[in-house]
Amino acid sequence: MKNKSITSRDVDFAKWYTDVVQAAHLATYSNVKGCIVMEPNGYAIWEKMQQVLDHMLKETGHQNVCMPMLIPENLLRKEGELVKGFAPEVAWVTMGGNKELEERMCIRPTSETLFSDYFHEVLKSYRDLPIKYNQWVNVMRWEKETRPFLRGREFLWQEGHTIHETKEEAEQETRNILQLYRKFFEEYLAIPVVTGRKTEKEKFAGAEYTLTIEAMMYNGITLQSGTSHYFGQKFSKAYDIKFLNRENNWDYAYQTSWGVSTRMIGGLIMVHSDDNGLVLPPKIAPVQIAIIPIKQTELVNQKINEIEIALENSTMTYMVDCSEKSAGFKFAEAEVNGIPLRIEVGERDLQEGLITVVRRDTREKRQVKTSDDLLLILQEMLDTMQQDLYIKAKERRDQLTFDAHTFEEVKTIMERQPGFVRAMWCGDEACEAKMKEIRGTKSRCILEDAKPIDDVCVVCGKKAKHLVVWGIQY
RNA sequence: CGAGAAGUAGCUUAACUUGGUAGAGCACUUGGUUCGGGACCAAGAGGUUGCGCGUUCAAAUCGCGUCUUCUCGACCA
Repeated sequence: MKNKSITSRDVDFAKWYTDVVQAAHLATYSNVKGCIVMEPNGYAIWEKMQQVLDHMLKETGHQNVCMPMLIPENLLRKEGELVKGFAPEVAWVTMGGNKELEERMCIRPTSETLFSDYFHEVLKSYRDLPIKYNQWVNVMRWEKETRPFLRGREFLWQEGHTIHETKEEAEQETRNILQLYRKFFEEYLAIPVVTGRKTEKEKFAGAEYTLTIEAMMYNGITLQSGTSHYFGQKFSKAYDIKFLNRENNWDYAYQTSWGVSTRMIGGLIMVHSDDNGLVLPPKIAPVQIAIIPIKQTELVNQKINEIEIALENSTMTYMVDCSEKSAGFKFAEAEVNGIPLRIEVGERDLQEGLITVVRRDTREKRQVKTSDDLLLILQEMLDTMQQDLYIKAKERRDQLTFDAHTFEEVKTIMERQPGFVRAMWCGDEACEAKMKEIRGTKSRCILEDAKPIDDVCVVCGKKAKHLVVWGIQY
């Protein structure tokens, strides 16, 4: 039994994706071009992500702040590379009334400039360092092509901005955050990621280097899912962020920034979900258990009441669907919304002292004795499902990861079925550009600690410098 | 931003070729019967046909413009 309103994933992946977004009531198109309305089911996932990540960030010494949404033009223009990188996507604000009195401003596409200006104001001494701030805000980038969650003109994210006394400490922060993101993806979102360094061409405008986590979607397309940038002293020199060091000399601070966005929701969908709708890893699902009465008799209601009381004293989240819909409708509804477990409570089972628990991902039904420890069983099932989703995603990822030794090989692989292609690269931008001819293949990241698989560049045949993961991106 | 396609009730759509009262299914409301995989019967409500201009006695239908969405490119941490 397949969901009627969802195009099959194997027939048309793009259509399937938007069908799932809408059928699960995550978001709907708004009348503001390129902007979506995040509906309760979608926003709840974001809140859950925020809750977990925010905790992880605070545990590692970060504090939340909030910067203005508007950036004056002169402030934005101080760091040249950043401006060049973002110029085409920046939205400018026009003021009503007497325009001559107003300074031209843009809506933040990212907040390095604001944080830098602030750091310039407050930083005096090495004793003030490190400063590790984060903000949960919306940003605006005037994208030409948009897709719900994956690329929008306005989106929500967290952006961390830190300054440090030494190069080593700032670089350590850049790496630590990358590991924090990796942990969040693997342990909570159940999404395996490849981590590494961006090439010069693909790095953040204005960064010394960019570290990235790259996730593979079910169809083999890559989603850049989070980045952590090391700025060195580039911004601190442009914005004059300096302090008196331990030797009583002026020094420029070493800076980082990093972020993940609502794009993660898109990734979550495209890695785990299926033709019946959304599949959510239990640890990130806003509601973990749906309790469904087959028919609301006295006996059924009484049992549900008992279960509710038990669940109230656990950490599991649940909902009871006591709408007037038929049982089958409620099953389908719980599935399309991606609720990890469903408890079916009906007369027939209860007569035999049973209730039925169903897993969303496998749709496997399990009969549980009412005398058994239900909470323990539910928690076990949630844990198993969490693990299974990760294993399944990893198997899919590994299956679509290939080593290539020649340009022709890369071409054959990408034209047959996109995925991650590991291939050597000489470091020359011309070779990187040449790869784009194959269905827009781009470097995803340089694998810094990996063993080389060959001596020569897959494109030009000259001596290779790096092992690079290549892919087609969203 | 370029090429193509499409906009009719919340959704999917019919009528458009050949201009003449906009019709259905799903969803919704009410009442009743149901309930172990998207129930059934009956009644009801819901439309300035995306928007603007033009042609015409008359426009959902023809023409022009515009906006939005989708697909493919280009662009894009």
